[in-house]
Amino acid sequence: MRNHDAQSLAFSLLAASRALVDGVSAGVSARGFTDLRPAHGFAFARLSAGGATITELAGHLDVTRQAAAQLVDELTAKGYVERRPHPEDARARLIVLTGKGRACTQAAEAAIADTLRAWEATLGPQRLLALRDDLLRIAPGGPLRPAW
Amino acid sequence: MRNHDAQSLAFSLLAASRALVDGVSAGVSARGFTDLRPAHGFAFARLSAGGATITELAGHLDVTRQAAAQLVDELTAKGYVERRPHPEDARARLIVLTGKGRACTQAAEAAIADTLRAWEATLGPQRLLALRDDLLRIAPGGPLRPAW
DNA sequence: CGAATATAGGCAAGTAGCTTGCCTATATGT
DNA sequence: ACATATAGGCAAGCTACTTGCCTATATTCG
Repeated sequence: MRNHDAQSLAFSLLAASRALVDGVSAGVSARGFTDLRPAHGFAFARLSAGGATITELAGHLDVTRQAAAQLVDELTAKGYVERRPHPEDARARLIVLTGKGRACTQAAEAAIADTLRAWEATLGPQRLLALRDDLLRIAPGGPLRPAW
Repeated sequence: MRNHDAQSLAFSLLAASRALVDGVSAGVSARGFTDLRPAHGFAFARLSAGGATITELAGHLDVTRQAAAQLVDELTAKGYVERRPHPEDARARLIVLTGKGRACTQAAEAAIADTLRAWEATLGPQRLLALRDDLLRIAPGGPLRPAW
């Protein structure tokens, strides 16, 4: 792969990523959840898989436990999550989505679908699936954190 | 495209983007430029195309002029850029890369090439070029700013 | 021309999201 | 039982940004 091709691949990957984040953010906002930032989505993604402790969330987001705790404080105040006693460890608290949190997660999924529908219209379904397969091979399921 | 496919495409795109940024950041650091953060790369990308004013840079990075000016202050102090009088506008200053700044830009290009070589080994050259083409069609050359 | 307005960019203060350092409570291992 | 590790909270500090305001130069219009 020539140098110029590498540059344009790198740039277009970052641009596509940005376009996705912007599109999803706009879609979530348009569905009435206007008090959330993109970073919150990564927390929701982890919590929607059955809840997590502060420490697990911090590891997932690659931030300190303090930062994760502050984020949970904020989401709690806004009604998206709640802290429950952990069923197996009296030190820990299990953070779970509230009904509002689950509704927001669904809105985010719909926003993703909307954004990708536009891409499907451009590329066609086959190439879009091929794109997904290639990306999965490149970056196999790493934790889903902000990039920089 | 089914819902689950859309989710996994979105996740893998973000993961790949993160992997790229991490890889380039590590490569630039390994080449001796340890005092830079990923965000600086976006400024370099704009400046390497012949210099820019503070206002242009701020627009490119999607931050306020103050933030751009602070970034330029930092890069100036570290020897990567310098402020010159603007040849056509006595109000403005033209920010240009120094020799060190150009060397760093080359290091970044090499780091991109390194990272993508690993991907090429996984996907093969043809699919990697196809990936680039598809990404270019999805996100045609938008400005290159941090995503969130 | 000259006056009004717009633009480039700097100074200072404020803010948001993060980190580090330290603390208590509970769990785990010897 | 005791020593050590882990979950998480409190407080302070840091960094990259923002907002508000200022001067100098450009541009537009009477």
